Amino acid sequence: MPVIGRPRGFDADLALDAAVDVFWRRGYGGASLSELTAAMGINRPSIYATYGDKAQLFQSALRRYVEQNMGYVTDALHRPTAREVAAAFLTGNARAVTMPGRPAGCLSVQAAVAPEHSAQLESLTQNRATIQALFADRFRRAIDEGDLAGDEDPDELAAFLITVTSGFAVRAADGTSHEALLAVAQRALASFPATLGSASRSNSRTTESKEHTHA
Amino acid sequence: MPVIGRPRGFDADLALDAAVDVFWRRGYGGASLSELTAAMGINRPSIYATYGDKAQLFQSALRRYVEQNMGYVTDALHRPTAREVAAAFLTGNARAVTMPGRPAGCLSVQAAVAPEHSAQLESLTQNRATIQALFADRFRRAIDEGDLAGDEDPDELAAFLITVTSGFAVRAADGTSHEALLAVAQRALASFPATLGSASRSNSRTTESKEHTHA
DNA sequence: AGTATTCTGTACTGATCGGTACGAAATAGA
DNA sequence: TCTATTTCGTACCGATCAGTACAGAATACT
Repeated sequence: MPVIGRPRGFDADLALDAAVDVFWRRGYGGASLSELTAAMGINRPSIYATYGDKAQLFQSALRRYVEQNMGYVTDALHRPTAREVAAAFLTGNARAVTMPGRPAGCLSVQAAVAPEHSAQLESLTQNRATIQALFADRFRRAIDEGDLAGDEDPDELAAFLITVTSGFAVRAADGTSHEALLAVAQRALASFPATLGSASRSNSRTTESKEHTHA
Repeated sequence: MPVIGRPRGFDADLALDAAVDVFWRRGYGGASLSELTAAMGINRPSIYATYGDKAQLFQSALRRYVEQNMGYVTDALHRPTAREVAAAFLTGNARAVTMPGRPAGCLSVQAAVAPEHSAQLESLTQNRATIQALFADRFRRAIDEGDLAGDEDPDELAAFLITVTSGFAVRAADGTSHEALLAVAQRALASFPATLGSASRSNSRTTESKEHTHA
């Protein structure tokens, strides 16, 4: 790496975090270079030298956002049963989109609205499609492992979860509280297939009333 | 009305429809005056003389959008039971956000992303809050009328539906098909309380398998 | 010290943004 | 035909946009 020449006067990852925050709040088109430079604490040519143009900066910011703020996805995927995967994903997302001290909502959803540059929309859509595929694969494995009924459609279950969490992002940006989203998560979970095989229901269920009987 | 002076050379409602289309696809910030004038077939001063500035034009477009493209909301509210209200709302929204020949998604969601002007975000949020309140009131009536269990929370049920349809808007903008959204709608409906009182289940249910037993 | 190399800060570029001034065009009433 | 009134079209306004040229500053190597 470059050891000769004037050393960089800022932390590239820290500045990228600031850019994440701006894109998160404003979206891609709504984030101006002036606002980005102000938030990142560096001036314009430093951005272009370090990250490339605005589109490349956004891609880097999106990657970092996923790393830093979507850990709940892989956490959820590692739960032992399909139902616990779904529960962890829904509650984890509800928490992530209403984190105090961070912008409400989800960068991936906020930025996907004004698709002036189709390249950005493309990567965002693909990002969500990838996550959906991860859950679909996880549910296929659950069927193999026997904790999910074989007549369930893994793709449809994954689509259901992604749709609900996409809704969470919109609602959170609207100002909906964490508690309200959790209540919705519990109701959504009520329509998720029950866990098979374990006589003792090992799910970490927090609601009391409604039970779903699966044929 | 003004009968004297040069007559207007365009249909104000037709031009507004074109503006709706642009805002629908691009959002508020993403819709430039140049694109609006091109789509509406009129030039800039005519817009300002007829509708006011960009913010006022957007408000008019939003109002017309609700009138022209959200009829399924009032349709749903008039269904006889809470469950049919929910079913009609979900399927009606799934249809509306994937209408062929129209932009995918929902103007109200598309435009809510880059809140550079908080006034626009305000009206959009309030728009959705109003709809949510309408459904909550409808569910309160359903409890009074006896087709919805008294221990259900009308506000929470309304929040659930709004969250799912918000998700529909995002997913449709992502390119998700009408059929995929309908499948999600059916699953969401599975977590909706069953209709009370009517021995013969009068719901227009199209799925076959899952049934929800309410305590 | 001198040079090569890299980064920083200012100041700029052309393009586009929302919004408007102003004169020509088109109507109604006189 | 003349005047009052309204709309239309062009051509512009200052502000902001993303992106960059260029000179000075800071380091390493010789």
